[in-house]
Amino acid sequence: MSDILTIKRPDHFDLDKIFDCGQSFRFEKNADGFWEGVAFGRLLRVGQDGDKVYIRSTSDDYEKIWKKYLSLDTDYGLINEDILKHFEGDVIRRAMEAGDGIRILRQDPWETLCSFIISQNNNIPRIKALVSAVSGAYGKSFECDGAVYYAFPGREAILGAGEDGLKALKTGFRAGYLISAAEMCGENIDLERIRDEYTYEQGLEELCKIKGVGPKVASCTLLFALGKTSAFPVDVWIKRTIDKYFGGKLDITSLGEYAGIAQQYLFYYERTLQ
DNA sequence: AAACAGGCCTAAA
DNA sequence: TTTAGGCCTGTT
Repeated sequence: MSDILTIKRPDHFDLDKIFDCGQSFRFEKNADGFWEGVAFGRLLRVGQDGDKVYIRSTSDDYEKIWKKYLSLDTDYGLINEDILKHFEGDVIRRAMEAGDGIRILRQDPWETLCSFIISQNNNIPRIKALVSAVSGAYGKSFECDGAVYYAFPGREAILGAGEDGLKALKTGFRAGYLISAAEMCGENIDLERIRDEYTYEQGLEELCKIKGVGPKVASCTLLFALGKTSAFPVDVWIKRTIDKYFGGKLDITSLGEYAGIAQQYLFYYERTLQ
């Protein structure tokens, strides 16, 4: 029912890195080399080969959703130039080389907020399993090519599940945080408004009002869903990176408009050294 | 078996 | 204002 669109692969675009850098928890690579996952209540299958990118989608959905989702409307060459202006030393250059091809997805704000709440004190396989379990239990199902898929549940569905329903899926202490997020986002926090009208700093302050959301989870939501490319999430890996290469301190306010993309390069670089 | 996993909350200095 | 424990669960 859907066509395969072929587009020219731009410079600095690598699906393996995009889906393997930890920003998204719902994509897996199929045996045919295509990455498959659910976003915005639809199935996306996307692959690349040489200078081509293949997207299994209607051209309407591509223009409306996936082009922006995959940040195919963004020039990463310019972003990289800007990042280089804001860093001392050659670490950033090496990280940029290692992480070349990473792009920040423009994900759904609510799903991203919940995913990073779930990420607390969990490793990536478990985060993926939990996000998938929550979707399977409380998300809307849809069918595509004979298989059933589940969208991530909206805030009403999370409220409907309740803390106990979420705990039954082994989300543990995060269950209460998800409920808290659902309550706040239904009342005094408007994620779309943060995206459209707030600065990064204002958005950070706002999201941290949610019980169970601190600077890390808030920054990830701001960066991966709300378009705030200056957000610089500091997790344990980035802490190590700062200790190792920047003498234990890095002034994140001095890193420019694309600090968050630099963060992704550094994060990917440090993780792939393992 | 104890520590850790892409944090955050709370209580106590 | 900063620091130490505790937290659900699972894996190593």
